[in-house]
Amino acid sequence: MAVSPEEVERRVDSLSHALRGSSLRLTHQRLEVIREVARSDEHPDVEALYRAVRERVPTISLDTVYRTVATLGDLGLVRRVALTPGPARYDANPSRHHHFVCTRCGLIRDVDDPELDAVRAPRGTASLGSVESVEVQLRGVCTPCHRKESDDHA
Amino acid sequence: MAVSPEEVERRVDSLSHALRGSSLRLTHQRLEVIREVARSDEHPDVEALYRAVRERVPTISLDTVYRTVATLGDLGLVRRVALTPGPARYDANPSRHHHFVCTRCGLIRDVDDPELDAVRAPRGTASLGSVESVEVQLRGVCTPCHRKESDDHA
DNA sequence: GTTACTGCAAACTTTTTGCACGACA
DNA sequence: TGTCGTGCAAAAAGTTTGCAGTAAC
Repeated sequence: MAVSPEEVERRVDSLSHALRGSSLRLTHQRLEVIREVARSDEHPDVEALYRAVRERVPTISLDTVYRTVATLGDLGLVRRVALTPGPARYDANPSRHHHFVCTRCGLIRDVDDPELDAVRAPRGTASLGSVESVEVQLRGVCTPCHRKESDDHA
Repeated sequence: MAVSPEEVERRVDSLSHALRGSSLRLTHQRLEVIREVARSDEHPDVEALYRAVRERVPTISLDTVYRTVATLGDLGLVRRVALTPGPARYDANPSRHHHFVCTRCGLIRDVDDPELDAVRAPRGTASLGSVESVEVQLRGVCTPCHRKESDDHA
């Protein structure tokens, strides 16, 4: 259940190198946040990372942890599990369906598709708990955002 | 793209009846929030619902909208699209994987499965935008929460 | 030596809560 | 009529930002 030491090392290396590659500084604080996020498979929130890192770097501040995960997220090195930042959004469509989410603007569109509906929980997940619903999330960049980006680069 | 009038009516009926069925009161405010959430397929946030409902019920308060969607959510009538309430959570697992999410306690566990990895975006989604990743989310109740609930009922 | 990063504090956004009044069943 | 729901206001929770000092390269 825990991430193996080798895998942790691999992740720390990979994250560190990616930072350097983007000519960002690998500070003491960033390194320890990276260690912590690499070591955990419990999808920690910022507060949990902060508590853990503070044992080794007692002077680190909560906002540095926020800034570090935001930086790692921008580089695509870590991922927010809950999709959209900002306010919670609601869906009253009672039929089974899936979602396309734009990672740029947060647009969410329903996706109806029989093949996606056919996806079932693997047997192995029964040990985690009882699965009550299966939803496929497609992440990408929506057409309007694409257009906007090519305009910006023009 | 808009929800058809018949479908809206069906949803409003269904939501209203479910409320009554739980011996909750169908107030003017609740009915209008229900109308609004049923009418939209844009996954509105609470603020957007508030703005829309206020055109018809100018005296409604933001917290009533919050309480109404929370009530509808508890009854399973509407769904938060972003999974977990509370703080954003991060994942440093770089390999393709999926998630099991407990709707009771918010536990998130990685799920590795080749069959889920094989799920592809349907062709039709190309019109929405470019799909960069496909993730399956399994929602349910984790084993510890199950145990806790049977204990509570004992 | 520069420039980017940090810590602090304050602000901002999103959501929740306590209380007294008003409205539904 | 009794109870549940509402509006108001304040607070809590989560996150972001400006600034001056500090540390990485």
